[in-house]
Amino acid sequence: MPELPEVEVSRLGISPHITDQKISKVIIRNPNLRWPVPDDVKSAEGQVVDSVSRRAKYLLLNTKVGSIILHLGMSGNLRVVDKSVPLLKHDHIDIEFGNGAVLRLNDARRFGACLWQEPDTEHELMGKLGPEPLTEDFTDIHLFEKSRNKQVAVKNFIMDNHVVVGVGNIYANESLFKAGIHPNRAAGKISKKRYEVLTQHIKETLANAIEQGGTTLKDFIQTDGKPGYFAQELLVYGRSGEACVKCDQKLKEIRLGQRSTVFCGHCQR
DNA sequence: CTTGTCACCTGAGCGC
DNA sequence: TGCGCTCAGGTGACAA
Repeated sequence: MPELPEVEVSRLGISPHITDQKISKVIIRNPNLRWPVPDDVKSAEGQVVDSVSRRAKYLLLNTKVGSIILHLGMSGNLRVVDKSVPLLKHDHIDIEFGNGAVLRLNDARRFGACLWQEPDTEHELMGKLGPEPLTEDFTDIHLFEKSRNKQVAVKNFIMDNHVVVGVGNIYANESLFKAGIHPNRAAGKISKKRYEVLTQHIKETLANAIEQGGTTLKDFIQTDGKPGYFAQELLVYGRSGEACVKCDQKLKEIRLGQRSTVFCGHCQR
């Protein structure tokens, strides 16, 4: 799945196929996603998709009467296919369009979501989210001020959606390595100068991954079926025990917040 | 309030 | 081949 770059790449992938298209039918084959898929989603039938937007890792298909919210969880992916294309295992939701195209949500683990949002409102899930990392709202000052007096490990801090959205496990590992910051360092004890470097690396790492078309991992498939090519550029994630690209020492692995954390004990302090 | 842990669910990979 | 175990990109809901 999807960290923010994969979600954004999915948005870019599906948007040209479904923008300005009329939704003819919403088929919910399995409503048992993270939350039960509400029947309200069918309100979108007969409506035109005006735009496809993204907030954090949520995708929104916006229509005049409301928005379909999609989240890919850990294992979700979206494909745009002709409705005649045979279903695969775990194809839970189809959003059919007048031109015969279907936006098909597949999600083996069902940690994803499909919800409905009334127009001119904000879904409660999105009410308390931090800034988007790729906008000017996300700054070193924000990280610095928000982290004061926090004992939490900096890696968990930057993965907290209330602090900044869209920094998942892979890119948290990568950004901290590039910034030379030890992932277990207390967030409140990091200087403004170091947050400046970290902020820049988070932005660059995410932006670069989007450019590369998203990381290729197990079940992420771009909407055109081609995998992304960013995985080969990962410097620490998935490289535990291998040599650090900077100093050649063995990369270490620990667990923080139950997530695998890979870092260089020499380069990251 | 903060911080840490659990839960949700399927599938892949590994050791035996 | 099969079984049991661990791990996997997220994140809301708790408990302490």
